[in-house]
Amino acid sequence: MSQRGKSADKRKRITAAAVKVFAQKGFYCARVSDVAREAGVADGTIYLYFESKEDLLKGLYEENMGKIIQGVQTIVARDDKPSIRLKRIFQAYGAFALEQPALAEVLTVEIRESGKFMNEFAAPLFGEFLKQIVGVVKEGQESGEFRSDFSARNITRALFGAMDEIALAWVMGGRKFDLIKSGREVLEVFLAGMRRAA
Amino acid sequence: MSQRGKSADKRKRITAAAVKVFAQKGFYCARVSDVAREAGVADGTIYLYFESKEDLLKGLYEENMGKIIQGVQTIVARDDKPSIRLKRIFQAYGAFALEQPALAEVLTVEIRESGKFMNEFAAPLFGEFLKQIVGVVKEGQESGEFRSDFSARNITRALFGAMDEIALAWVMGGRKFDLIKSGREVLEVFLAGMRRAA
Amino acid sequence: MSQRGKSADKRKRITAAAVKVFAQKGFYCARVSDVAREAGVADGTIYLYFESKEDLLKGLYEENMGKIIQGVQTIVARDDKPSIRLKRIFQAYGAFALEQPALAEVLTVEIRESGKFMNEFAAPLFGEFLKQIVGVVKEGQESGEFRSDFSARNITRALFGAMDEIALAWVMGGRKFDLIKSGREVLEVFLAGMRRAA
Amino acid sequence: MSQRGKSADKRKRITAAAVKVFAQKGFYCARVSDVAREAGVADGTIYLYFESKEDLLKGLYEENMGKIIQGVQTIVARDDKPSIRLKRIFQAYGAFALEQPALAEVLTVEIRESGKFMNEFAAPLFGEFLKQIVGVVKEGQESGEFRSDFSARNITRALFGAMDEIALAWVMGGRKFDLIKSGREVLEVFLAGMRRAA
DNA sequence: GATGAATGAGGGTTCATTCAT
DNA sequence: TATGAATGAACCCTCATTCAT
Repeated sequence: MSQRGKSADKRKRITAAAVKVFAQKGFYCARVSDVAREAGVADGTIYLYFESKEDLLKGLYEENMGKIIQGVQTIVARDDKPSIRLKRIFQAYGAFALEQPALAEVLTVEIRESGKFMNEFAAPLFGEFLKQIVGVVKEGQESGEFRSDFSARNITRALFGAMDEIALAWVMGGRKFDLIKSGREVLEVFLAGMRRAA
Repeated sequence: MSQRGKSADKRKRITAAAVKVFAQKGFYCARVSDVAREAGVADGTIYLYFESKEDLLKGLYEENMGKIIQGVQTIVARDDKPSIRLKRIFQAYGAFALEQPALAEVLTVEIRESGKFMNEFAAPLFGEFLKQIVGVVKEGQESGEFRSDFSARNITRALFGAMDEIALAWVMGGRKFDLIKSGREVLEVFLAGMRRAA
Repeated sequence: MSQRGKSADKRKRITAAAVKVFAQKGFYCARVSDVAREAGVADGTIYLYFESKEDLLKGLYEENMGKIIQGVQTIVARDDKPSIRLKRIFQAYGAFALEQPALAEVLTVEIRESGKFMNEFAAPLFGEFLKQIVGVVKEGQESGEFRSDFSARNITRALFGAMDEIALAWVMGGRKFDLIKSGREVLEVFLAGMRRAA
Repeated sequence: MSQRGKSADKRKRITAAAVKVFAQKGFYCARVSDVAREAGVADGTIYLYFESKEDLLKGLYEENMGKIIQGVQTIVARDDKPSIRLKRIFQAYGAFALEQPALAEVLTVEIRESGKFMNEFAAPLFGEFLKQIVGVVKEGQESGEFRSDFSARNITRALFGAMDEIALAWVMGGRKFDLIKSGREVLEVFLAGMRRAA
């Protein structure tokens, strides 16, 4: 969108390379020169677009979480039933993990990894992401689709944790099972548990 | 008494210190000398008990996961209803996180963090841990307490992810909410979702 | 008018900027891009006028020392008494430091600073500068105004060092005292010491 | 005296090496690894004794200026005539430059060189050094040995500048003339100029 | 000529690991 | 066993210089 750097294309190439390398080696084991080589630029070029290695991680997090949150917002804004909207949200999440597993990994594992110096930074965006989903759950409680005797925030966080764990297992385990199907199954259990007893 | 020389004590002190320091700064940002200072030993002493910094993490993981798995096994071996046993397992997990948050953090976050070189090592133990729980879920499916139309392994992993996320939120967020209560709530939703429709 | 293209102007702007920046940050801490920004040109432009950062320092040294030497020559060529000519020379030196303290600083401190690779270059010009003054002192010895029992070169160098130190103290100390007056005082002591006993 | 480091000997070896290397190449052109090689230690060892390259320069400055100031104080405290004490002070200064030209060079040129970030540090010690000498000159004015119509501080600074320039010329010019004799000559001119007219 | 994005060699610094005591 | 001073490979980052536009 708004380019502070020099070439929009090059910035993209660098973040893409960083995603790949960070996913492969982990943030701390990845060398800046690895990212540079992967991006096909000189080491120094990275510093024309990012202030530091850390800033590179921040940058790619912001960039991508921003998009994800936008996607969620679009789904949230529909007037489907809450349960349908939750399905769509996590379907989209699954599709995203399926298409860009490296990015998904960096966004979940690597961000946590560097948690000690990154959390205060990542937290707000993640909070925003969660807030969107919490809203849907609350609507479900208000409309009577879901039980009202649980904390929407607590259960939403648990739901996210459950889905994230599945995605992680899929990535780490060599992508051997059907991620979409597994995700759907988990969500169904959740929804069944959340539904108001008849 | 059951001490084979003072070495055993020192090894314990080192792993305890490592837990504290790794939880505080993260594995990569923690320096071996930090651990040494915290343990009250010289840097070099650590290398009398562990081969490397990585080995130190492995050691503390093994040591503690071993205990946790034993605890789980004890619960699993009872002849309570599967749902009761799941409750007990995660109650124990919550109590553990409550008592030793630093250790809980290292065991979940930091292990993942160093995933790139650690996973092939941590996976077996974690697999064993999960397997125990999966067994209980399967028993529940066989006994008819739980529905049979989901993958026990998949749902168990999701359940673990959900509980872990709650614990993480609790640790990272400054331990501001009632972890036990939140955990119970999550488990209830899960169990409700897993139960065979009447 | 006397401009051979706009290049001459740009070269001046660059050396002027370099003087300012080098005086502020020192030659080694100053970045070429600092000079470029100060001059209002692109980094690369500097390399159209100078071969290297070092060459930039040489250029500004030559340019300015040339002028200074010319000024000294004019004074030296008069037929005032040697002591009067010395007064005029150092008066001019003081006036110069007063008007262009940054330049004065660069010409004395920064040149020395980069001494290791610059001295063999700066030495000839400085030698020429000194030679002019030594000539005046020698005339004074020959004419009987000054004692003959000291090395003109040695004392001249000392005189220069004394004046330079005063100028340096003035620049570094925040220009808090009357440079002209202090310089005059120092020269008077020198002249008194150099004069033939009655 | 008070060793914060590990081995007093090694610290000395490092500062001695730094003096040699800084004098040879200049502070900015000298690499830390040059100093390490010269000292016969590993690069990292230097950082056991000094916080940074800059701190190394500060350390050697402090260490040596401290000694010099002590030497001056000893001379100042005698009850010789002020002119005699000045002679002794600068004789000692000359002897010092003669014996340790590299150190003398670093203490004068290199400190100035790195002026931009070092001056506020070096100034106090240099000020103390100067203050001692100014005291002697003032005594001379009070006792009537010197004229009272000049600023003691101004003239002292000039005297120092004169002597320093001579020492510098000697070092930079390849130590070709008799430094002691030249210094004595300069001081004589100064003293003659400072003396009360009969 | 002028630009400024790109380059990449170079260097200060860190820190896991070793080993003489 | 325990120590902690010493090591030196590794890495992030800077910045003088280049060159395609």
